[in-house]
Amino acid sequence: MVSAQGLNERKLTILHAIIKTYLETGEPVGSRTISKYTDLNLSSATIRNEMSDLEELGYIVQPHTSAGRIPSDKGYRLYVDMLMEEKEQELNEKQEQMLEKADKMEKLLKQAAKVLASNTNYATMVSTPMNSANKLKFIQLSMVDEEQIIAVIVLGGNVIKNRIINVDEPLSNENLLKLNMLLNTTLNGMSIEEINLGLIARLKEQAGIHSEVIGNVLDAVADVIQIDEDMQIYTSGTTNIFKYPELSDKQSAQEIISAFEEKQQLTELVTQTLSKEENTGIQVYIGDETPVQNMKDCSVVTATYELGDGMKGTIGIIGPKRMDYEHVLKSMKRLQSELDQMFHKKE
Amino acid sequence: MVSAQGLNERKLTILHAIIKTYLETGEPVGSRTISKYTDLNLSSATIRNEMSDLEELGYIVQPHTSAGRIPSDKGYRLYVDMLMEEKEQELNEKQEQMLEKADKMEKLLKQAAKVLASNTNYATMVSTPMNSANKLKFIQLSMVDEEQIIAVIVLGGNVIKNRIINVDEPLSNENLLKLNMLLNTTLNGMSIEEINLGLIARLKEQAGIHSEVIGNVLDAVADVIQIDEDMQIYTSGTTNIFKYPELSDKQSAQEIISAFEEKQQLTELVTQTLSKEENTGIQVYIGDETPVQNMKDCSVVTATYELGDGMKGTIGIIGPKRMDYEHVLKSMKRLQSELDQMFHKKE
DNA sequence: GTTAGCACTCAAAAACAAAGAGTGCTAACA
DNA sequence: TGTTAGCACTCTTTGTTTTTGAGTGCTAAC
Repeated sequence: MVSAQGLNERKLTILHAIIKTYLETGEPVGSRTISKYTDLNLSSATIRNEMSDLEELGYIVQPHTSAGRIPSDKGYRLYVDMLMEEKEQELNEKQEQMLEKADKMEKLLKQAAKVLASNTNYATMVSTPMNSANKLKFIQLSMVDEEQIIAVIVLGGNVIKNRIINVDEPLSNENLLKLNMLLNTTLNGMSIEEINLGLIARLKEQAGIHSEVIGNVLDAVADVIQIDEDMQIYTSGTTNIFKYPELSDKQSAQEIISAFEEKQQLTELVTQTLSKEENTGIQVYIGDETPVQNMKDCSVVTATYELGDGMKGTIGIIGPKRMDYEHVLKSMKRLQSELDQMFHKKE
Repeated sequence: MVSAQGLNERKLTILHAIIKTYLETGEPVGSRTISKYTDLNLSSATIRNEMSDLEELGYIVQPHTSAGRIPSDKGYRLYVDMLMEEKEQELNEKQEQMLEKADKMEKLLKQAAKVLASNTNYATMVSTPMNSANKLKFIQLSMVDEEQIIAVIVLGGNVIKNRIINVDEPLSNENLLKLNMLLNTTLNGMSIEEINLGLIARLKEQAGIHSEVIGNVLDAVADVIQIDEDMQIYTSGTTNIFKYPELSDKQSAQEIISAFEEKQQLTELVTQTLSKEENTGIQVYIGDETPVQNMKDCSVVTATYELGDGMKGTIGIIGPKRMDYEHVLKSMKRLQSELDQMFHKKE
């Protein structure tokens, strides 16, 4: 958590006012605006001095001399962590859309993405639930014929997966045995997300001389285990990003949209989210903090929902850094609980 | 097929030259360019006269006075139908990507979309194969309780689908019987694509007084029958449209991209394509001809591939009207045959 | 029927001129 | 010492005018 070093009460108030104004208007905000907006009763000149300090401390930046200030990533971070007061759920629900029952989970999740997008005006994604806490129980490789190996993989809930692997030259029984040993001793009991590229590289190394053949085998195994094997990701409101000028120049739009199309990048986001479990299950990535490089000019808010049995899925909202965090977090929480209710009512 | 009314040899040559040049450059083409480009040995003044005629005939248009001419939709149509000579498959394959084998059809199709997009630089889509020739065999509605009807629908290959339908007031047995009769006599033996909105409207009308309740039932039935029930559509290269200035203004880009995200619109494209079977199975929609309203500024090229058993899928390319039709058709045909090979080798 | 020539049109680019928002700094003030 | 009024300065934004150049349509001559 970021501490507010060098920031006294007044500076905090001013920073807060700057960010809040900027979130609303999207325009750089100047000293005079703040002077009027806050009840500090300070002249614009004084505000200017404070702003100068805030800039030096890195919380705000100036697009160019003679423009107002806008929050930096650091500023946003402080805002999200400390300044923002989450709106008390307003009672007049301003008729936001709610989830409707659906017969199939697939439909429900698609709808969830849609509803969230239309309520927030940002781009959204929802992943199907995966058993991410699942442990690997057992791996067995066997030669089918001269050129094919079959890998049988058993996961925690006795979910069985298998996969044919082509090899150039047959493995000797001995090597196969060794390999089975190695895989089982190293990987057994590990959860899926613990098996990452680093570990795989190490395994390959240990596999020694046959690492070339063995490399293929491991790749295939890793591929099968990969969380994205069965996971679907539904997106909605991608084109909402065109509503925000800072994201809708060709370059950015292209990057963001292709991230949405190539689901692989979103998969990365999902795995990250699932692995870093926080108390509330909601995470905010601002700018460069994001796991998805293509979204480095955005803010990304993710949350997990649960199905019981350790089955977990991810919801995500992607928008400009100046997104309405309060509203987004509220919507997120509501969807989370709606989904919860749906799934638990069902059973 | 459009006939070339009022077009003599020379006009055709000039029109051909204009279109070809425009496809390459994307800029309005002027008389002087044509005068030099063709071997007609005519002065620009003469060309100007001919162009004036061509404009009057509707084959080309002027963005504004004192600009060159660009092809109209009618012009493109003529070009695609008559003028274009399909490049003989060049032997030096200019190393375009090929399909690789894949274990699952899903992967193969995703890859197909990707390869096509990267070979053509347009946006692409591939649908999973559907048994579109399938006939409806039987429909049975029964009351489950006061508020719910279950609809059991049997398709050709004895594929059974069912669906719960909520109604406000219970239907009498008599009405239910009538309705069952009506549905079966009208719909039986029809292929899925024959059941369109028009037919459904007519059915509702025939259902008479109860058409309100009955409307719901029919909607639900139609929904179940809808081809898109199980169909998946994979897209790729959506962001390629940013490469073409005429499509990459916010407005157009947004429309096109949301059509790609809301798969429903693409589904419409697929059903259209499957229903209008041409000899080669390749269709070109130019501008307003497209079944998808959002793509009215694009050209859309679709093709079908077969799996045997009447299972058919659709491939589509979406790009600017000035797309390289020759290349696109070539790529399309190649992919078609590659897919054919894949699927038939497999079995 | 073809073409040279020329006046005319219009979009796009370039150049220029305010206008306005906002800053930093200085000097005065409480 | 902190606050503020005042002012010169900086840059973007916006609008205006000018210039340029591609391309046309028309006329008159070949």
